[in-house]
Amino acid sequence: MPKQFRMTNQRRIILEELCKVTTHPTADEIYEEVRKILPKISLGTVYRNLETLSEQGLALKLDMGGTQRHFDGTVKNHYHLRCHKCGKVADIDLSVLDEIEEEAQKLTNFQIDHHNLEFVGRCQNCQKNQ
Amino acid sequence: MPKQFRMTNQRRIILEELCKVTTHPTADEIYEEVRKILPKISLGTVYRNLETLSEQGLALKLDMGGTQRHFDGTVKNHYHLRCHKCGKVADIDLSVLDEIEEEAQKLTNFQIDHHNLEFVGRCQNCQKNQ
DNA sequence: GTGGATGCAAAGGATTTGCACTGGG
DNA sequence: CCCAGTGCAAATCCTTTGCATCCAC
Repeated sequence: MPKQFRMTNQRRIILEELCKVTTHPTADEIYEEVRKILPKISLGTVYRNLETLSEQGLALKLDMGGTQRHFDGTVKNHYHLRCHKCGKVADIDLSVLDEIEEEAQKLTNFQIDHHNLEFVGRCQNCQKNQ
Repeated sequence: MPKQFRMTNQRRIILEELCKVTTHPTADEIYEEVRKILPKISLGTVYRNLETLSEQGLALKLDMGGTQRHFDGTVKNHYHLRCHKCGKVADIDLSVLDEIEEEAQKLTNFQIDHHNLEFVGRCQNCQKNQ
């Protein structure tokens, strides 16, 4: 049988925090936020829940530049901007290229599930500071 | 003055290995390869050189899914396929979308430098094995 | 009640760094 | 010569895991 899924207090609050923001936080940033509500929560629990939530399709794990992984409460495919300097990740409202996935599928024997597109550059703040 | 760049034996061989393959190796894989030629090289040196080479524009640091970073000796922009199951990364010969970068630039105050597009799915081998 | 979830702490894996020594320019 | 680069090992950072306890169902 498939493992049963329980909506615990911790899990619910993590998901709420993730959906509330548009900043694609890291596990650590989520931990800091959730800690304001549940001061005794552990970082391990945050990691475990982010893992579970993304398995359930309730969140997205983003593997982008930099050393830390980011998470996203918006599940529909969309593209990202990343600042090369400070690591900040933002959404960009560009229409999703469904055609390109079909085009790519013709060129490969991989079974393509989805695609990721990110633009890398400098955010406004990092442009100012040199 | 900008820091001076020296082409040491270690650095040259790392770059040669990187350009020789099309497999987007991890630092550790490069280390294993280079060790056949320079048995005394250290993993730290490999990391430092990959960093330096990508700063110099002689290699690309790829931040993709999975825990390990991949490196690429092909500097010209191109797109990647990644197997969600085994982590293997391959090139895909799809023409580069220069237009989309301009389009994205209109929508943001980021200063866009470049973009990355990857297709995620299953490689032929992982399709077979379940 | 029972098995999934938690908190804590320790382990793990990838990458970075400090330091004395080496060697490229 | 001199300072960037090296080898080595220790440190650091992020993430995962083992285990006793807890609590959602």
